[in-house]
Amino acid sequence: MHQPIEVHPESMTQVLSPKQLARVIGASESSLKRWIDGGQIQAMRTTGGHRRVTLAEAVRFIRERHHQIVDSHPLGLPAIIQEKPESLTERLYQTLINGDAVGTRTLLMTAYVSGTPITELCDGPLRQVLIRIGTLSDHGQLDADIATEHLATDTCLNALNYLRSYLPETNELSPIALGGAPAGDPYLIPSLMAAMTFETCGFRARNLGANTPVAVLHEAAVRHRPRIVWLSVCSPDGLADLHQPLLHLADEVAQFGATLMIGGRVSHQLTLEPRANILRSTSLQHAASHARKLLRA
Amino acid sequence: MHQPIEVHPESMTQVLSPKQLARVIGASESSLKRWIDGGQIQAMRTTGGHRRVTLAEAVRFIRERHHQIVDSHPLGLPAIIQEKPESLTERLYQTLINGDAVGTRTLLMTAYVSGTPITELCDGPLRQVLIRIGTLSDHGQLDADIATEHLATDTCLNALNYLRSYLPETNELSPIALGGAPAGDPYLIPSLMAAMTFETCGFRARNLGANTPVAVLHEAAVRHRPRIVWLSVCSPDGLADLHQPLLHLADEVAQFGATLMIGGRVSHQLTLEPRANILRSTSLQHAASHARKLLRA
DNA sequence: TTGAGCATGAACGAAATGAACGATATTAAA
DNA sequence: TTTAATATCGTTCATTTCGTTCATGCTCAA
Repeated sequence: MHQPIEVHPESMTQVLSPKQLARVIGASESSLKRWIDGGQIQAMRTTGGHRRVTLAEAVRFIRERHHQIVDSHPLGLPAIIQEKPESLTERLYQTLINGDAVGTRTLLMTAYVSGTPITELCDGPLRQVLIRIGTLSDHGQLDADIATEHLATDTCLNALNYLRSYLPETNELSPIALGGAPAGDPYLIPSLMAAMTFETCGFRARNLGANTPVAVLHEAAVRHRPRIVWLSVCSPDGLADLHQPLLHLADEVAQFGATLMIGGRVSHQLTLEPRANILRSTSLQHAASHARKLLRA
Repeated sequence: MHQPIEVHPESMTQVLSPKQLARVIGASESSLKRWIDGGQIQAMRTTGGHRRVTLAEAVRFIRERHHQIVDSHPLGLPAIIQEKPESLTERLYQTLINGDAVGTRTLLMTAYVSGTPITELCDGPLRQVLIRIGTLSDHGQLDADIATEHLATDTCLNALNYLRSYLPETNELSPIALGGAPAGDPYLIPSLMAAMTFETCGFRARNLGANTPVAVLHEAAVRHRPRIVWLSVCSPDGLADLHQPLLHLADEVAQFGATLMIGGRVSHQLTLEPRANILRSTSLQHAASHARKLLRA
């Protein structure tokens, strides 16, 4: 009735034994057992009493303690074969334009597990690569360039959504961040990056995605009552039309103490009367630091 | 013929084999057999002697054994699976409109690991839920409905992309399947589903995503030389404009033996001269069986 | 320098786990 | 229906992990 389950065995490793995790970070099995028993690492037990650690918990622990990765295989990350000592940016460029989903995932996950913040990945290498790929079609508008950009976008979306599942979990009490890209703006990735950024800060992100009219965002904001509303503006079309709806939105959400954060590649072209609860952000790093400030207050 | 495909929740997965349950909790088949034989897990036998564990018993066992970290278990059977006897469709609807990414991921992943094929998930529960959510805004066009649809789309994209990373890996020798949705068609999910379908059949899928002009698809096809080109048509706008470019595309890719597969919610409204290498597909299940046939040839 | 306090990692027999095997059961396709 | 492909059976056996103890190395204060 059902077709066989075909799952790549290595990528399916969802729990690690103390010895496996020890190999990943180059520690001894004894230390792992002690850390688990001491509560520094959450673990469960098999029926026979063997300790098992989930991948997500392993990633959390490695990042928190700044352990270096000695052998990433047990994490489900194939070793990055590096023929030339190229930069992360250059390698990302190659995997994205080739539609190499596994390679992209591996590069991003390796960087993340090694402690690089999501915001740094997005503001830096990913931004550069996506601008480079997107710029191709802005200049030439050749069908070939458009196809490459579409393929790279799909590949990047896949890797980012995978990474998103490893972000620290939020709970019912976490405040909400809600946002998207305005009507006519087709770019999915920047808004997804914003969502992930706020999730790492401890918010429950609700991403409405690309092509979301401000009126729709407005309605959703009133309903969800977020602490943050973000808008990712990457398409230069129809910027003038955003002026009034955005001020209206800012004033409305101010009533329940929310901040409107506006960013994106062309957001500086947007002229907007200043408001106390409007933040013009030039980078995700910047947005994240403000989000954390809001959380402390 | 275009009725929603009926999937009876009872028939989806009532019982699990030791191997399936082993996958869900990250243990080996041998251990599962031992635990069943030792009485830690209740199981019944088929007439031929194969062990079968009910879903309820699986949930009981997992909750008993993994209670400490059940919340962050990426693949763990969620508590919701049997607390309310709702269908998978209804539970998916709830998690999607609430933007519950973890819940959606868990539902899909559990169904997949338990043996439900991707095509069955997509043709059945997911299709019904997405039509239901999308239909809301077609009728009313209320901002609230649009917001819900956007949020559900992002949540679904996240879950599907996560699932996609667990599909069997392909290699350099695997044939390519390439496709997308035509210009003006903003729907991302159907094309992603098609990509995942062909990946489960052993193809390397290259998804150009939504809003891809046929000319761009054409150029990419000539460059990548796929065995399959798919087009996912879900928006009724501009269908007439597709006629000529599609015939041209079909004739071109016929030169290297490729098949053009056309599907999507409104693709039956598309009139097209028949060609030997054009396949009109009404379901992903249908497309998958043809893809497998191509692979055997 | 000495020694207490602490973290690490090696070592041990006993127990649990998981891979492998040929034979049989189940499922999907012809 | 029959046939071919796949999954599971029961079993054996190598490996891993358990809980525990102990040696080593490090820091800091007496």
